[in-house]
Amino acid sequence: MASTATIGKGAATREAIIDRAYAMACSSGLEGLSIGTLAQAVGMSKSGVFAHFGSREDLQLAVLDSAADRFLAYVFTPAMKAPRGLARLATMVDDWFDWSRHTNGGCLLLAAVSEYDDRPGPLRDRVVKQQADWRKQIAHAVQLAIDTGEVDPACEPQQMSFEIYSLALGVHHDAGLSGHPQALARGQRAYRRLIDSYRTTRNNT
Amino acid sequence: MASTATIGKGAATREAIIDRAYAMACSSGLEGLSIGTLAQAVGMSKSGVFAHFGSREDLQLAVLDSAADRFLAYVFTPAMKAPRGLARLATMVDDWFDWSRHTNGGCLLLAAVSEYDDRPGPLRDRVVKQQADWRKQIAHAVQLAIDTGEVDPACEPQQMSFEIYSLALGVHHDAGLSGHPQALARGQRAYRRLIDSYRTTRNNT
Amino acid sequence: MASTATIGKGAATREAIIDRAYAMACSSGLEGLSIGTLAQAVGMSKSGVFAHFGSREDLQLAVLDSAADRFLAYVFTPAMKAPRGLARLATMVDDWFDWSRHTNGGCLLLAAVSEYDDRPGPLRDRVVKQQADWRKQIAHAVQLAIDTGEVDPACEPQQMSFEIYSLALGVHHDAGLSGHPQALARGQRAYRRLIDSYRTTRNNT
Amino acid sequence: MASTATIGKGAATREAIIDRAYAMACSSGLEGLSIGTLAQAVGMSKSGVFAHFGSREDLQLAVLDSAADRFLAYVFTPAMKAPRGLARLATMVDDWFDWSRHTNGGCLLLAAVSEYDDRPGPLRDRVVKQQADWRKQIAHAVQLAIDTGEVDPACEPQQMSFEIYSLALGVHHDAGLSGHPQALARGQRAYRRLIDSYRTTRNNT
DNA sequence: ACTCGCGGGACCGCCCGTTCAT
DNA sequence: ATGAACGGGCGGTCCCGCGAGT
Repeated sequence: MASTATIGKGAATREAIIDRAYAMACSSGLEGLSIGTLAQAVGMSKSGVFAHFGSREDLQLAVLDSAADRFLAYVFTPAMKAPRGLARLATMVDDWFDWSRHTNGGCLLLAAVSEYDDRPGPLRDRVVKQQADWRKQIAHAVQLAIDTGEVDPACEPQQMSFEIYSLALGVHHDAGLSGHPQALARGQRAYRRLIDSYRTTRNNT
Repeated sequence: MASTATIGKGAATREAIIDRAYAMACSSGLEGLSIGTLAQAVGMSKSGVFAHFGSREDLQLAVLDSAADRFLAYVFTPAMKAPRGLARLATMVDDWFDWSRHTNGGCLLLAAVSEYDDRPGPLRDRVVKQQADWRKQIAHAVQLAIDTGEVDPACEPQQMSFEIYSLALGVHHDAGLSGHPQALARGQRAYRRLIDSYRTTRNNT
Repeated sequence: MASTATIGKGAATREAIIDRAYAMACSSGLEGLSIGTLAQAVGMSKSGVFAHFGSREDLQLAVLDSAADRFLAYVFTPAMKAPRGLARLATMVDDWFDWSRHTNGGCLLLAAVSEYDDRPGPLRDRVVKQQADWRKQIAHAVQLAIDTGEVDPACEPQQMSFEIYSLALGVHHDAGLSGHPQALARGQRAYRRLIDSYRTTRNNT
Repeated sequence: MASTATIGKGAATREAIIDRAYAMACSSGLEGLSIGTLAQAVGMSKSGVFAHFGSREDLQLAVLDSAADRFLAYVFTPAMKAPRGLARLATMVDDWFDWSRHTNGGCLLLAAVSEYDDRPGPLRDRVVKQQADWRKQIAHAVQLAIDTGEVDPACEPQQMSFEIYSLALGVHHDAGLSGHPQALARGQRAYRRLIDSYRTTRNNT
């Protein structure tokens, strides 16, 4: 009679496992995930954990998906409430730059790119799709900023989203090495330069 | 009797091992290195390989150093022959963007950052130092471009080098996912925008 | 309301499980039976399968009984319709030699002898009993052939049934290695020699 | 300085492992061999045992070869000292029938036939070859008995060796179920009948 | 009465990094 | 520089039991 959709017990522990696995993979990489260690962390037997996924690879895929969900929920979804154009873009970038602070040990998604970009298989396929989708979203947001007239119509969204993505990489990179605050400051400053450069009417070669 | 500096047989095989290990670690990460697999690849016994390093960590450190040597020899040393200023900077960036094509499976140094930036220990220390040194070199090259008057004196070298570094990260990231040529094109275009932005006299907030 | 003896749903699936288990055990041995694999083969959950037997051993016993039923239905029952004496004996032997062709992967009963003849326990007990019973049946058929006067009265049924059994073993052995047709031919020829030897009046030491 | 060929330490422990493995496989089958249990039996670590073979399959092959060596040393080699003809054949059969008493738990070679005759792979290949070779040896001994004039020249060695082999199977089968002495007696008696039947000049259809 | 979901504990073959004597 | 051995860990499968659903 409850109106809330209750999830089964199995699904609940599965989520709990993935949560723990996500946290572990943030600092040791998706490839560093070990079922034994994970089982110990969640206080279950190895076989109990294993049974929820069927293989280590499926576990990794589940964690990867979970990471994408978290990322989008933190970076993308909130930005959708902001008005289209530079405002929304800025909101997205703000949250994005902020994202690496909410991950203990680095962004799992980015780490997954390094780990799998040269190893064919289901994991790489998933990673590639995730990256492509996200890139498309950024480019779309850029396009909206062009539509609102805030960004130079000569701007190519793909190019601009590459540059924004690069800044996010820079922030994330520095955050892990010299601390997040400094990295964030540099990233924000660079983003402002970038926007200025694309806003003014100039030759965007 | 030779006057040339000959290296001992032991040192030679050590180099051979590191070479092989470097190639392997490029695609499987420093953490994915396995002494057994490496020994098989170089045609030696596990203990034979092991004896050269004393521990896996020391092997990883040696490979890390070797990777840095290769990187600098490819990206830094040649640029030193170019005249100071934007010319030298451009040379450096060109080779840097090109670098990820000469590594089968991605840049070991960058991968090492993701792997160790949150795991204290000798490896992380080495990685941090490498990154700091390299960053300093870029900033220095930027400073020289300021000294030659090609770059706006209001530019903060640390900030600009952050932005250049970000572009290199962007190129490397895209190269692994959508191919090097396209990534290179985007990177070069972004670099030109960056230089233009810093060259013109404007408010570099 | 039906007058026919309907079996419950549980018993039906139980039979289905045993059928599948019998087929699997024919090629992998009774010891190679795995509840998980079996469950997957019949499209049930492991625990669903398990509940029908209570233990793996009970499952194995059930399969063993089922195998004996099949064997007797194929080799023994039809022969009962033949007239007593050598005719019935020949019918039995014919079907017996033929039997190993109707099992994909070998006779489960014989395999069970090798697997359990030195491992005390319920399984061994069942195997021993099956073998003893069957041996008795053969000896009985031999005795009937003595009674009809077709076989030398000096013949000891136990000895003759041992020799017949040996031929069946030989046929089965060769069938698995060099094909059934050739094995059958050799077996038939040997059986004729055997009968000739026992029919003629000679000194059966 | 010793004139005897000394074997290395590694080879010695390897032999010790195989010895133990042979004993274990005699009662649990080649498929029942477990590296862990074996290691415990020889008082070594699992990895120590494993390293000598590289895979379980290679271990099984080594044990299979060892079993063949033992069999031939017990059954074949001694018979070679007996004069050709029925004497040698009888010696062989005597030792063969006796063989199953010197194996605790049954003849590994015969068990291997049941286990692998329907499972393609290196093990089955080896088993098939062993059986074919042995069968050839028996047929050869039969042929020699024909050459010496002791056996009817109309006899087909392949057929007669099939019948002898069958008796060996019978003896082995009964030995495991009703004790070796009785099985041996039946086998010997059957063998005498067989020889008589082949010795007298009659129609060997 | 029957079937399932879920979990446990032991064990599997295999590979890891490491040590030690040769 | 090697071969032998070790202890520990890997991913994965085993048989089995508990509690709940139908």
